[in-house]
Amino acid sequence: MNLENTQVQMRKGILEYCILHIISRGEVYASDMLDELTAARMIVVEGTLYPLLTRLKNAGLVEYKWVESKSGPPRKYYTLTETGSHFLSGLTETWEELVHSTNQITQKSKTIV
Amino acid sequence: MNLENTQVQMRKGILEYCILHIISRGEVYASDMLDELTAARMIVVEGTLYPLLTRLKNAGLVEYKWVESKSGPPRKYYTLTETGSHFLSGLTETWEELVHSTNQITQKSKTIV
DNA sequence: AATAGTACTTGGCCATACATAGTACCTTTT
DNA sequence: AAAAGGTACTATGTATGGCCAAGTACTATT
Repeated sequence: MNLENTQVQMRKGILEYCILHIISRGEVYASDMLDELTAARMIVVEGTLYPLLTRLKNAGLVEYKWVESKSGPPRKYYTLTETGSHFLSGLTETWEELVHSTNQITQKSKTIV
Repeated sequence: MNLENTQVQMRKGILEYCILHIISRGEVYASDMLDELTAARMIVVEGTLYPLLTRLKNAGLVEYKWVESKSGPPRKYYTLTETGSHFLSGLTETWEELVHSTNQITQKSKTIV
């Protein structure tokens, strides 16, 4: 039980939320997402992102279309489906409640200290 | 891939953070923690909490002493160790960074909408 | 002695994040 | 045209944590 491992655990589920958000803003492909996540200091690697996108696709939350590229192989450009949009709403609520609950617990500590 | 499952995933790691916080405020036993988590609307069941406490104990982050009870079997009252205190500091930083990163991504969405 | 309630334990299941290696396609270089 | 390098995506196996469900043990009540 080390810190690094717990950081990984904390990211679980939240990544899915962030990815859906990014896709909700318009067509993007994997590298775009990685850039944006990195810019927000949320570290993700390919081996995490691609399987996640596949899961989202299989669950019908996102869909993609192939777009040819001038500088390499074709890319999958993702967009949110209607189902994905609803799912994202649910996740937003979940996330906000989670943050609220956590703050309630941790800020209680601070007032005592 | 349903919402309930993702909610479970989101809780991962965060629970550990909350528990350590609660213990950091003074001696408590499992039922106290459950009460407090429930009050903050963070749903946890015994089967999650007890194994977590065992992990924390084995990792040397917490320790406990048995205290007899008038209304049932003896209880394990937990306290934070020095190691646990440092670990909690690290977790706090991790959590705050994670919230910050997530906000950065999700609020970007809102400004566009 | 039997029952009910409290506190803690254990074993098995599932989903996600990650490391790592591999495939496929395109452009550039020679 | 063949080789080299980069980009995009795929596949496999591992570890971990949360949860369910059943179970153990102790105490007080009836």
